[in-house]
Order: sequence, then structure tokens, then C-alpha cells
Amino acid sequence: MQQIFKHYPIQVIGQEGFAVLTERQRMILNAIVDDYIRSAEPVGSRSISKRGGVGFSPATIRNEMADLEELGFLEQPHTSAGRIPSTKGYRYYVDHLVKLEEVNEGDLQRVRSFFAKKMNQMEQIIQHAAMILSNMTNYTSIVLGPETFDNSLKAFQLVPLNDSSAVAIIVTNTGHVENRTISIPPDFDMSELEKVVNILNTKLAGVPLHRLQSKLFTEVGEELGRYVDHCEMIMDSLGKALSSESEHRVFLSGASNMLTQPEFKDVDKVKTIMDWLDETPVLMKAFTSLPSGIQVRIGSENDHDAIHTCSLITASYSIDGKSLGTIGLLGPTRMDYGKVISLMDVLSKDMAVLLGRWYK
Amino acid sequence: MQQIFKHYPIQVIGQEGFAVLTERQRMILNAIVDDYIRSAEPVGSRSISKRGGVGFSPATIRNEMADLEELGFLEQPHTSAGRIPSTKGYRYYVDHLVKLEEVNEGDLQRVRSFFAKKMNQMEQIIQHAAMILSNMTNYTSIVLGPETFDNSLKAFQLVPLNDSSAVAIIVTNTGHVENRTISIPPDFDMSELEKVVNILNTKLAGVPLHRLQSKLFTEVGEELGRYVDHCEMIMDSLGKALSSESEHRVFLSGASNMLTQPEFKDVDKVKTIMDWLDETPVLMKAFTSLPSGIQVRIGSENDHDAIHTCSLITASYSIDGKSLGTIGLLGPTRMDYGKVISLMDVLSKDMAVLLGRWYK
DNA sequence: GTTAGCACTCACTGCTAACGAGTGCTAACG
DNA sequence: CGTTAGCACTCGTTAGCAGTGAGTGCTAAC
Repeated sequence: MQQIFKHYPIQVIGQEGFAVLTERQRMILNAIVDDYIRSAEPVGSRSISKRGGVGFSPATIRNEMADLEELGFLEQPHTSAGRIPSTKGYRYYVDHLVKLEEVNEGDLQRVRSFFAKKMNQMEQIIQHAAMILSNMTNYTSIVLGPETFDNSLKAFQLVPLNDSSAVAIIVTNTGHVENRTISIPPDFDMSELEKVVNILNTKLAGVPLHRLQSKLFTEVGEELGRYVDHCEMIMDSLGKALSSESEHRVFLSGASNMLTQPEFKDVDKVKTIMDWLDETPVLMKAFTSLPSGIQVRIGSENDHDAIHTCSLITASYSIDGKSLGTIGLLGPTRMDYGKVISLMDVLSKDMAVLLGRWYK
Repeated sequence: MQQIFKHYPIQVIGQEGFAVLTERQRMILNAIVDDYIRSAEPVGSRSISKRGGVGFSPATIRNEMADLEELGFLEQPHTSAGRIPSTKGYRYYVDHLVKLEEVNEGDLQRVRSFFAKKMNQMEQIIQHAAMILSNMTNYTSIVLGPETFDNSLKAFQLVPLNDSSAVAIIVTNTGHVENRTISIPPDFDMSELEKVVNILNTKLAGVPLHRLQSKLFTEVGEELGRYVDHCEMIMDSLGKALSSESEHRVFLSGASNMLTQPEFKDVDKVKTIMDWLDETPVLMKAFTSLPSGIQVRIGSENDHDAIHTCSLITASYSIDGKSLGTIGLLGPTRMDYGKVISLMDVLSKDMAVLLGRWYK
């Protein structure tokens, strides 16, 4: 067994920009990350040596650990403490070493039975998905609802409430419903309102939401003017109502799970993270323009300082290659990557299927 | 000055079930609560004595403090520490001593300019109101949206998405919009759908939402059957869609503010509170069946153990005596009652006015 | 009724010593 | 030459201990 591990010179750089690690170094790194993920305590050479399947003395392990530290894969909180993985170490682990666990039968059951439930509101689905994810992982989940950007108008309705206001309702081809209260001019009567709605429906059906506003003014405005007086005010209200439309909704769940992690027993640290979570715009920024599939951002790889001690795993759920939204999971860098990644894979795919049915 | 304060025997019980306190005791209790609210540290006799307007030596104060403790208004964390108010002490303070501060000009400006903004979605208003409240107080705000219970149906729309599903939209007299996706039988065509919608609109307009479902089956079902085949399935879908309707929406803001309070530097304590905040149903229970006006629940007066170290101030906002919803503010028992109560008073009233305009 | 004086309590601070987990280095081993 | 045993060293952690100071309760005097 011992011959397997040759002690190669270590500064050779591989194609990923990483030094090529010997098989033994990989094994040790793997052991350290696994241990640390479990215990949250610096890992010493002795505990690695005592592991089953490791045939080396603590001294040998120490030598390798010193090398791995020099290469930047490990860190030492202080002299005379064990080693913990650095961001680079986690990165290597995630890229090359992590064994994706099969999602355990119980968890799989829970996900499946969740998605089997019939839910009649998209918001409900997303909210519950966020909840189930945070429950199963004990981390904090962040789910971004489906983007309405690519959606198109299915139907438009205007329901008068009283003399001066009405509710404008927009239904998209995906079944998503947006509504705004708008004010209508005082000398505007029912029959005219009906005309307006009819024109809007015939002219705007099928138009993508993001082009709705411009279309409203260019093509429809003219024609509308022919039939209806005082339409400027209505147009104005509608325009305003539509412009604020593309607000994403962010669903958070299990933020308090952060408090259970030993690395966050310091209240101040948690505070900065919580504040970050509260700022929806920043959150959105971290989520948008992510490549599809599962992305792992470890520690300092994250753009925002507040979560430099966290890892953020995101999985965009998509259908026919079109991205619908994003599931995110925030935890300490010391995350159970093996379990979480595969779980999110399952969840995002199931979610895509479920929402896909919706969209058809 | 010293003659003013007579030292009456102290076990006399007043009409509120409280011992009648001498003027001096009231003054001391008031001073202690004020001090503790500011400093979060046990208050000693010396610091009270040194205050302006107090003409007594520490020893005298100590005697009174001992009496107040015996009466249950004060507590001692340990011998040789100062006193802190007990729940009963806060209660007396809130009921008899607190001086409601005028809302300061800046804050008032912020509230007013917030409510002057035109918002076109009720959710937006409520969400922002929660935010402004938590920002201004540095506590955690919880806002319950207007109850839909008393609302009635204004209009009903059914927008087909494809062969097998449609979006049912309900608009209430208050401009609130609810929507659900329902499935429709495969052999069901457009003209029939229109008939259904027409019948539903004529029959159900003005019906209170909570009676919608029963009405649907008793009165409408029969008539509907006359015109339309296969209506059981539609009815069923509709019934289901309506039944889950009355879900309250809870808006939280500033949960992380909890972390700034020194009494919550202990992570475990915060955890239980956060968990409590996460459980919407429990939250709702704490909010419903509250008398209107401003309610203060101090420490152990709260039903749930998790917030025995917190105070919960609620203000229901109502119009024409009809309760619309509730604003809540959660902080440590050591809350700045004087400031917060008057602020919530302003906010709830302004909110009622704003939403009142909506409802008309 | 009020207050000065005093002994007592107890959290908190700073200091030292002992402990132990873990390291780096060196020399010996196969 | 890779591996390993041995050993000195580092450094965080813990326990013990004396000193400090804020605060109390009690008593006796004003």
C-alpha cells in the first residue's frame, strides 16, 4: 500500500492552475475536510493517522500537512492547533474529492411527497420548497421565484372598484398574476372601460411583459385615442403600473439555522450575515448572472464581504434550457457539500418538472 | 420638598390589584425603569440618588428599593447587584408612569413622507410600513395584512391558460386580488366557460368571502348545472381554491435587530426567539383576538415561553371601528416604551387613513 | 423619617501555573 | 529515500487566587 503514494515534487501546476497533488495528499486533504465538516474543530495529524484505511504515522501526516499548507490548501488558526481547510482547500475538495452522497431514502421521500402535493399557487410552491430545503439541511435557503422577464401577456382585466380607482390585472402565459391599483379619471364610464380592455387584450395578447410598456404607447395609444376620450391619464397609470412589474420575489427560510452553527456563535458575525440577507437587492445581485447548473461559491470567492465565512450553493432550475429561477443555500464554509449538492440537484430538477407542468 | 413624599404603609391594595405606591416609590420606580431602559444594566441606589430632582441619600433609596422588591416590582439578579424592573414593575410603569414622548420631528417626517408616497400595491405598503417601523425603533416589527374576512367579492374572472388549466381570479371590494390555478375538465369549451363566469359574477357579487364557498354549492351549483355540463369538477376545483383563501400574510422586518440588544448576546436565546418568529401559525395566534387599540404584553405576560424575555406591543389599525390588521413590535422587555408606543400610535392611525382611502 | 457608617456579598479583572493538543525538527530505521 | 520515533516547543485553555469595586442590608445616630 505504501508504494502507491509516491512523494512527487509538489510545485507542478496542473491545468486548473492547481498544483498536482499526490494521491496521498489528496487522501489527506479529503480526510481533513471530511473531519472538519463533521467536527468544526481543527484537525490534528494524530486523528487522521488513527483513521481506518490510513497507514501512516502522525509524523508523516504532519509532513504532508506542512506541504499542503505551503500550497495554500490548509490553514492553521494558530501554531499548535490542527489544520483547517482554506477556501482553496474547499475548492479542491468540491472540484475533485467530494463524494456525492446518494440522497437518503427518507429525504428523497420527503421531497417527492412534497412535490406530489397539489399546490394551487406558485408562491406557495416556492415558499414551501425553501422551507423544506432549509429544514433538511439546517442551513439557510434562499429561493428566487421564476423570472417573469420572458413571460408574455395572456389576458388583461380591469375591474372597477369605485368612481376613481380600478384594479388592473395581468395574467401571463405561465399563469402568473400581477395586479395594481390604478386611478381612473372621474368622467370615465363603464362602456368606455370595456372598450379599453377589449382593445388592450386584442392588441397586447402574446406580447412579452418587458415590451409591454413601449408597445402600450407606440401601437395601442393611437388606436385607443380614436375610441376613447381622456385616455392619457389611464395610459399614464397603466404605464406606471407596468414599469414596476419585474420585481423579483425572494423567499427566505431557516435564517435562524445560522445560529446553530458553532462558527457563528459570535453574535456580531451573525448580524452582518443577517443584514446581508435582509438586503434583497444585494441578494439579487449575488444570484443573477449565474451560469446555469449548480454553482458553489466558497468563502472569499463570494463577492460580498459579509459572507466571506460562508459558502453559497446555487442551483438554477430551468426547463428547455430556459432558466426559471434559482435556489440558493447559505451555510458556513464548513458545509456538508456531499450531501447538500446532490440534494439541491434533486430538488432543482423536481422543481423544474413541477413548474414545467405549470407552464404548459 | 421632602414632606411631599409620605411613607405610607405599603400593603394596601388598589383597585387594579396593585399595592398603592407612595409618590416617592413611584418616582423611584420610574427612575429605575428609565435608567435600565437606557443602560441595560442593573440600577444601583447611588446612581438614582445622584440624579437631578431626587433629594434623597442612597440609603433612603435602598430602603424604598427593598420595599419595592418585596412588592414584586423589582428584582435583583444577584445580591450586591443593582435592581432591575420585574414584569410587574414594567407593567406598573407602562400603566401609570410612562411619559409618552412626542414623536420627534424627524421621525414624524419620515412616517408622513412614507405615507405620502403613492404605492400601487397593498402588499408594498404593508411591507414598507414594517420596514420603516423596524428601522426607526431598532426592534423587530411584525405586520399582519388586512384581514380579508369581512371583504366581499367584487368580480370573478377565469382566464384559460391551456386545455387543462385556468387561472381563477377573485377581486374583492377592497381591491385585493387573490388567484389560484385550477384544472378544468378536458371536454369543456370556451363558450361554456364564459357562461360559468357570468353566472358566478351575477350570483356571487357582493357576497362576503368567507361565505363564498357555501354559497357556491347551495345557490349557484343548481343553476350552473342547468346551463353547463360537467360542472362538478369545476365546482370542486373552485371550492378547493377558495377554501385555502383566508391565509394571512405576515410581514417581518428587522429580525436581525434582535442581535443588537445586549440581553440577546446569548445565541441560544436569540435562536428560540427567531424560531418563534419563523412559525407563522404561532405568530398569528399571538396576534388574533387582541382587543383593538394599543396593547402591551410584557415578558411573562406573553403566552409563549420563547418570548418571556421580550415585550410585544401591538396596535391594530382599524377604520370605522372595523379592524383591518395589526402592527406588532417585538423587543426586549427593556423597551423604550415611551417612544415606541407613541410612534406606533401615529403609524397605525396613518396607516388606517391610507388604507381607508383604498377601501372607499 | 432620614441618613451616615460599616460589614458583607459577589461579579469581574488580572495574574500565574499546570495541562495538553499539536506542531516542527532531527536522527534513526528499513 | 521515504518513513517514523522522539523530543522540545508553542500556545490556547483552564483552574486557582487575590484584589477591586459596585452595591446591598443593617444599625445607630441625627
